[in-house]
Amino acid sequence: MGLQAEWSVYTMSDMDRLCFDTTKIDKIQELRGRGVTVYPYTFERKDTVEEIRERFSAIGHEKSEEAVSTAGRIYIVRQHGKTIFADMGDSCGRIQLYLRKNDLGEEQFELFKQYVDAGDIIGVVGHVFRTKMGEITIWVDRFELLTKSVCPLPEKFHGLKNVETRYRQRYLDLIMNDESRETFRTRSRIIALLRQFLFEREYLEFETPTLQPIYGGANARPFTTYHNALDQKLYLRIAPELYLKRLVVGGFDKVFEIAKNFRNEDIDTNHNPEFSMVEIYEAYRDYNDMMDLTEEIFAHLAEKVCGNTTVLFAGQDLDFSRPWRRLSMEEAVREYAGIDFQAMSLEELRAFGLEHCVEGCESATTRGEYLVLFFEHFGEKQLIRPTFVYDFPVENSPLAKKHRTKEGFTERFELFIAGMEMANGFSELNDPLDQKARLELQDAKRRRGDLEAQMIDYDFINALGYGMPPTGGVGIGIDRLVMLLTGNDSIKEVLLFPQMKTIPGSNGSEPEQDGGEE
RNA sequence: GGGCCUGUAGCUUAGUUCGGCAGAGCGACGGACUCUUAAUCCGUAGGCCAAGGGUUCAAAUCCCUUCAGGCCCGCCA
Repeated sequence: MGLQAEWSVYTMSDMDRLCFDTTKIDKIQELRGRGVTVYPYTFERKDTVEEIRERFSAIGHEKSEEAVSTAGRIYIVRQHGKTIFADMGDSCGRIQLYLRKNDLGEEQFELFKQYVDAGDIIGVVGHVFRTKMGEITIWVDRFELLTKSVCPLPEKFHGLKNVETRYRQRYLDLIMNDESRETFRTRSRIIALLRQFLFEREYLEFETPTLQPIYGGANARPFTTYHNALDQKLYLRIAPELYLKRLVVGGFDKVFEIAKNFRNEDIDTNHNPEFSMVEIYEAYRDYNDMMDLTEEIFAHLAEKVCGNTTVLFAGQDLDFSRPWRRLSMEEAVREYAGIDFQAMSLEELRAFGLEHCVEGCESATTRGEYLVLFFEHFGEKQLIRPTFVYDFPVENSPLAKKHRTKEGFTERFELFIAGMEMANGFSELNDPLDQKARLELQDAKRRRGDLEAQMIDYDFINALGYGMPPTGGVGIGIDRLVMLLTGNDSIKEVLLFPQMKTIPGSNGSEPEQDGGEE
């Protein structure tokens, strides 16, 4: 047993790792023999498929006066002797090509017939017309092979369905599946709209460190790495929070960052080890203001992206129109667990939790811990339409400011939609002494083996020591937001390259253990 | 970590219940065809059924182990 035996099973030759089709490689040799440049450098594309479709939407059966020049990938070729029809597509759509031996001449026509296959990328110059069957078509005057594909394309009708292949070879998914391409186009648009929304309101966008000597801003296990020259351990950030607050201390009073965060935890339908989040901080605001801002952002994006404030997700209509339901965590527990939390003693809470098999109750010791456990057990999954839950116990909110009136609570909220946590925000804790005490508690938990507890960042505490104005902050999970707005119920469907286990032998040799040495 | 499900040709899949020579469509290759569009028609090649082991006269099919993936739960922002 052992590694040796396991790896030897997976030894692969090049052709096992590659999907190259030998007949296509032969074609390349033959093309070169005929003096054809198989991988040329440019093509003067003057029109996209979309532009052509728009411009010639009213075209008749006569060829257009105006010539077009466009390029794209061949998806299907239909040969008819001295005529060929082909479907060509670019990033926005497909269009039919019509090639005739009479027009192209013997040599060009035979070149296409013999050597241009589905998957290849070509450029065409021609005129537009409508076929007898009513299809807008480019009548090709000349074409140019721009890239020869050597891997076979999946089937033209069913396309690529295999989920694992779609994730592992996303490029192929994007080539074959319009819905997938549409999802990622929308993702790009959502992020652009989000930036625009914040820029218009004069927030400044910054980039803070991804490699951090001390991780913080969330409770999660980090990825650990090492800097050789500095000879020290570094962590991939689990959140940008502590750095963004330093910027608020420094005087930037409206800031945001669209951050990739990294958390070394399990992968499932709505968790990926690296994920995107927008964090926003604004001085002189509190958590009520941040709930308002969150609502505005979601409603704005839903309307821009989906055309209205109702979106269909996992078979349910989600209404994003404002105002959203807001209930305190105690109210949520009253509603979903059916108990009056305030009226119950610690013993009664414990008994209730054990009776209902609420996870974590065995080790819970404070009222706040029970409250959170009950909320998560009874409430969280029930919150389908957008709902803010606010006022969290101080125990599990080490960076949130103590509640202005409720003893033992913080001014913190989370947003739930479709049972998913979508956003998390607070009136930021800006009392340096309180912050120090809270992080010391976290550190003690961490030393006792709580792998998700936070580290003490003394420089951050010092920053607060110089004075951070009253500040509201919120973080919004971008991937989950994209899930909602594109109707995908798995995070992998909205991540271009979701984390997958490497298939042994598929990646060539691995670097040395301590790679990176010059 | 626990449960359920899936893996058959380049792609989409039938066959697994109840063991009996692994089937199809598309694609590829060769041929016919000047308005087709999942083109059509004729012909050819291609898979040892995720990997390994076991039961059996006989295994894609039953059993075990492993690998990868999906869904759910646990854990976790």
